[in-house]
Amino acid sequence: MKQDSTKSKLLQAATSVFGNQGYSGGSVRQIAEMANTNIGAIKYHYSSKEQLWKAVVNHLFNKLSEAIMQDFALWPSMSPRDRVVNSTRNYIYFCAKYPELNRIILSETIQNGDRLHWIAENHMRFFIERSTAWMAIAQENGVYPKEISVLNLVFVAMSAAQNLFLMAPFVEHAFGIDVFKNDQIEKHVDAVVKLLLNE
Amino acid sequence: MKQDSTKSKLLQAATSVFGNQGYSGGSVRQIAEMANTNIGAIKYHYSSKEQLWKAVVNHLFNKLSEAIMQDFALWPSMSPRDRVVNSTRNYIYFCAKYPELNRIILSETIQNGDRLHWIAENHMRFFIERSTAWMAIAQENGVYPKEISVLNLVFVAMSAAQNLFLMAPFVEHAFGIDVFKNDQIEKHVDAVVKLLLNE
DNA sequence: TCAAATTTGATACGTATGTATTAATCCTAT
DNA sequence: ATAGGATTAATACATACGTATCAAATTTGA
Repeated sequence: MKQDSTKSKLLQAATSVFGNQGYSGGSVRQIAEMANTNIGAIKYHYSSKEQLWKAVVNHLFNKLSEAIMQDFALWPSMSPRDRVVNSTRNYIYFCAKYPELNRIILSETIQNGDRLHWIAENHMRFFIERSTAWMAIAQENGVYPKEISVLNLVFVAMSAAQNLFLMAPFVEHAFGIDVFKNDQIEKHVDAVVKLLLNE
Repeated sequence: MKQDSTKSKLLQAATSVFGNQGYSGGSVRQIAEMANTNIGAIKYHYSSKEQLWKAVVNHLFNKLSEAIMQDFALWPSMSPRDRVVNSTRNYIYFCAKYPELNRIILSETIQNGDRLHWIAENHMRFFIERSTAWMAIAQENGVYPKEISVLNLVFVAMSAAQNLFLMAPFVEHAFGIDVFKNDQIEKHVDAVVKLLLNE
């Protein structure tokens, strides 16, 4: 799919609209307008609003997968602790680069309908299970305290990493800080690593 | 306002609907139906959808204030660290008891429109500023590492506390765990305290 | 008891939405 | 050049929404 094809422009616009307004909050007319095209093109390329939404989610999860796996080849040469630090860092970079994914997930989680079930079955379950497995290994190697259940560990760590970017509009509004700027991202990485791994 | 008055039943129903579907996702017809009454009653008591929504938010923030201030009288007799533990615990209890507030805040944060500005100006700014001040004191007393900026500290801590309950529908769906049960809440409190305060 | 406040039920209006269809036009690769 | 895919533009339809109005019925409190 070429970068500037109508189909890809629609995907980009839909990512922005669904990410900023949720599924029900965004309209196909709005998406078509943002992509400088028309509703007919959506019907032609994606057939329905729901299919377009699924294409957006699939695309974002592919990007997440790439981001997480980015340094996988280097893992054998890393300590258990460095693996956690590395994947935490890469995950935070991803959250900053594609905040739409977590916004979409959270929108659907709050509404708790068929679309959440679709995300859970097709994408999230896999990621959570893999994260849980990795966390458990790190925990066995003394990176995290052993008394905490792995599930709590995963959710606390993921939340700590994500939420600053989810709350970006508020932070900007209340403190005038743009959390997507590189130095702010680095500060956040340092904070999370230090707090969760008492480095 | 009596517990079972139409006005209070509307507020309850609206809390549930707005908490589970967001502002645009919820309809006044749905709220009226859930409260076993009709649209006319909404018009009569709250005049508009937006006013009803504001009443819900005001009510939830009042409950938050009560929860946070609950043990305030005991603070002078507590160590800086115990103050943090106590307020963290009370905050987590609140998040579990009224998950609708954080859902509403997050919905509006994602959409980043006039309603977010209203929440920020009328409620959140105050809470964040107070939390920041308390965090700074705790940090000066060695409860938290001093290298981290207070803003990052506040957001990481708040996120770690909230998110498990925001993700409740997913956790239930993926792991069959009800995070609102008392033992799960306690496990979460322990996890957050241990991870953030390396107790 | 009686007036005021509250509640019900119905109707209506304008607007926005997702979906669908169709015909014409443009682009591209064979 | 030509066929098939891609794109545009316009129109249409049923549905749901927030808001508004109004009359009647019911409840409440002095």
